[in-house]
Amino acid sequence: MSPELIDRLREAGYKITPPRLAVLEVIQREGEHLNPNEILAQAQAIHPQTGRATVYRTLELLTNLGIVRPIYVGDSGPTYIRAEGGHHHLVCSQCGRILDFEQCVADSMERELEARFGFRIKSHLLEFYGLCADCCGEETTGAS
Amino acid sequence: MSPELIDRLREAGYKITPPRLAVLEVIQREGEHLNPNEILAQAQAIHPQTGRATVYRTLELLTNLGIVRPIYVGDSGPTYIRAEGGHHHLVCSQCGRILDFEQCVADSMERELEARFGFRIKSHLLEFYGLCADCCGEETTGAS
DNA sequence: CTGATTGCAAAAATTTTGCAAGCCT
DNA sequence: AGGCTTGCAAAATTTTTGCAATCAG
Repeated sequence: MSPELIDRLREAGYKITPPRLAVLEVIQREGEHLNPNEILAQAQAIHPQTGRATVYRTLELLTNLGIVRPIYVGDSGPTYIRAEGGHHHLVCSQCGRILDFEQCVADSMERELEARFGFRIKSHLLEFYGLCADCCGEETTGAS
Repeated sequence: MSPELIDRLREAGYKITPPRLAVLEVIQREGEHLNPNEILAQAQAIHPQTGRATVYRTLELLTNLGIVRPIYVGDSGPTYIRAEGGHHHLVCSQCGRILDFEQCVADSMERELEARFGFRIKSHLLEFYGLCADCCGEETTGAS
């Protein structure tokens, strides 16, 4: 577990507890975007007695500290991702496929926005919606 | 009410009903981002007997048609916005202020992604997180 | 007409809260 | 020791579903 993150918690005045470490750990390895339920399950694999309420409380705490961020993509409620850095998705509205891409063309945009609005930008979420290569041929046809 | 949207509904095989028109109307004038509850309230101002379930069903339908999109910003559950075109926000993680900006530097990024992934991009959502001008001086101090 | 659509109320799912017990520091 | 944290279970919210009645086409 990244001692850096632990320090951020500690320096913000929070106690380092097993449930918090478990949630942090889960988000940290985050292969996909996890919803609170999945985070609970995985946290319990690390620290079995972790309760659901604690997961919610910890996610809120980590969100306020800017360590994680909830995002909605497609349906299915909120999922959590690391907040730091940027997140970029291509979402296919047809098949729901999600591609993550890394390249950060966003940097120049960030600088411009900072100058224009006096914001100090820390991270961003860029989502592009459309049809993926596979779905380009078969447009949505309508009524279900 | 934009006849263009009505046509999209009709052409997709859906019936044009008062509750659907009401929801469409509400989203259309959308001054802010509305959550399902607010949409229900405003839709009822137009068509009083509109039921909550219908609002949810209509929002799902409009989402599938690519007419609206749910987004999460800050906390407080999903809110709905027009899907077409792009949406750009600057979100202050300190005070929660949300600035919408129009400028679309995203176009070139879109073209590059289309070429790279074979996606046909239809819209996007760009969110930048940081501290707004007012909050820049007073960093988060920690434990609540 | 006819089947899609609706509103209602109940059911399900998701989050939040109250509180005594427990743990971090 | 002291108070932040926790887990639990109950409460509050939010969303989904079942179904008969209604409405658009």
